[in-house]
Amino acid sequence: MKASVARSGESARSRAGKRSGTPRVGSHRLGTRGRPEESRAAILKAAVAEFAEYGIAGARTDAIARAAHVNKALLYYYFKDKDALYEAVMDHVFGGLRARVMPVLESELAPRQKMLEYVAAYYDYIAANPRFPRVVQAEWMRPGAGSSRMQRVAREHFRPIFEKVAGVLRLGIEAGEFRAVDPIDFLPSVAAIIVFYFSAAPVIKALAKVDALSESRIRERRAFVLDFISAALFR
Amino acid sequence: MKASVARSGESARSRAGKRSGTPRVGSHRLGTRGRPEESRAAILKAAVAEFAEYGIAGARTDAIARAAHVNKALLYYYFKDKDALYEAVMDHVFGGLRARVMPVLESELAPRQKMLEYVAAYYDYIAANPRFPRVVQAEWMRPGAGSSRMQRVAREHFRPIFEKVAGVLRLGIEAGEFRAVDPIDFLPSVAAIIVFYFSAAPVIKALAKVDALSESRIRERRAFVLDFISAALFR
DNA sequence: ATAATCTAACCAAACGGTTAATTCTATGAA
DNA sequence: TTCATAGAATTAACCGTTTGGTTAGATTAT
Repeated sequence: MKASVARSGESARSRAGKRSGTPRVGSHRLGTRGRPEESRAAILKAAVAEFAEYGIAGARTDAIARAAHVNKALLYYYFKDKDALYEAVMDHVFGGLRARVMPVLESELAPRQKMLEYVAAYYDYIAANPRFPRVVQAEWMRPGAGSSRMQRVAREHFRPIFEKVAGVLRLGIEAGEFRAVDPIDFLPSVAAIIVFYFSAAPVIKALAKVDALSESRIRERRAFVLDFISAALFR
Repeated sequence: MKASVARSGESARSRAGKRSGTPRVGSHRLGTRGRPEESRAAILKAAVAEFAEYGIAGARTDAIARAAHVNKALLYYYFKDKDALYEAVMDHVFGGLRARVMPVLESELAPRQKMLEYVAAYYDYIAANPRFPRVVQAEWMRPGAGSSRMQRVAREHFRPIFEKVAGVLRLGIEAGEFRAVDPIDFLPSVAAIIVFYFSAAPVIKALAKVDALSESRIRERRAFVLDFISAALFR
């Protein structure tokens, strides 16, 4: 038996489901002459799901194309290769985070309030896109994680956030409101607490018999995260 | 050009480095009639490194065999398939954690002290095996993460830890020493703070220009983790 | 002898990526 | 208005490699 690692029940389906050579006429046809923006977006969205589900090496370009209702060659028309597609996905994910979080960090709030709103915004963004942590962890898992591409992503998206939060920390500590913490320890810890829960959701589901992603659980978790970090940081 | 995603500089090396068909005569030859325990262990060790580096789908059985100085077919002699090998790796990793942490949790310490030592033991285990978080996150990334195999791992290795820590929490809270936290929130948060740092080390290295895995940094991080969790949990 | 351990050589399937052609739309000259 | 046409968008059919996995046999300790 082959394919123990491959996704299950896929082998026989490959050719099935496409009755003829003519393009599928779904309710919402893309493909031939359907606005190109839409095709690109559909590919990106499908790629997010596929990378989140199977990781970067496990993701199948065929599957992405199929999910986007698009011919595989179109992937390579819009994106240089699988790797470039993944990079676009990363930019999508981190760009979204940055857009959500920077306004808060650039606001005129007092350190304490600003930190709380930063954490809340971060959490809400992830909670609204629970697949993203898995996509990102796929990057961590990439061979040679210190690659130039990854440094670019770090610089472009993380740096600004990192520096702003470090600034807030400094202010809060100087004002005696925060306990003294090193940004290089604090920032990844906040990210960890927020992100880890979602990527580990299946395990949590297996451990306790709770649905870790239910609406109520996500709301509870939000309160916990804010409370936990507050207690850890504020004097 | 192919192989953009494949590890770099591997293509041409595949056949090179093996001068003839005769088994390599390293300083520490395994292979033909070298104690079987050693072969198994070598395979497992190589598998840990390979899975940690490339993830579960990205790991190559050829590479594992090569790194273990063993013929690829031997992998399949000792382990049913790639998947079973990965499962063995998981058991190795989690079994080690459990062995390290359970004695602490079964000791007679007071809640506060016991919790501190639990966190410290957890941290030390990971710090001593910084590859493990990546191996484990490969599991998170596995298709159908709620699979039966993963439930087995969760039940066998996490459950006991989970329940013991939950007990410590209850005692501490009842005694008024701990702030009231839900185990289902607290436990993954602790794991997150400990584990995330190591798996994100390359990114951290790219962000700040610090070596996230230097000895001094790991020591500092240890103090931070204990302090951070103490502040967040203890009244 | 014989059973456990180990190997070289091999294979079919899966996969990332390419090619050559086809369809559609916008543009502008007649 | 019409019509030719350039070029963007899209596709079916391929292709060469890589990869997990197998096989049939060799080697060695007992």
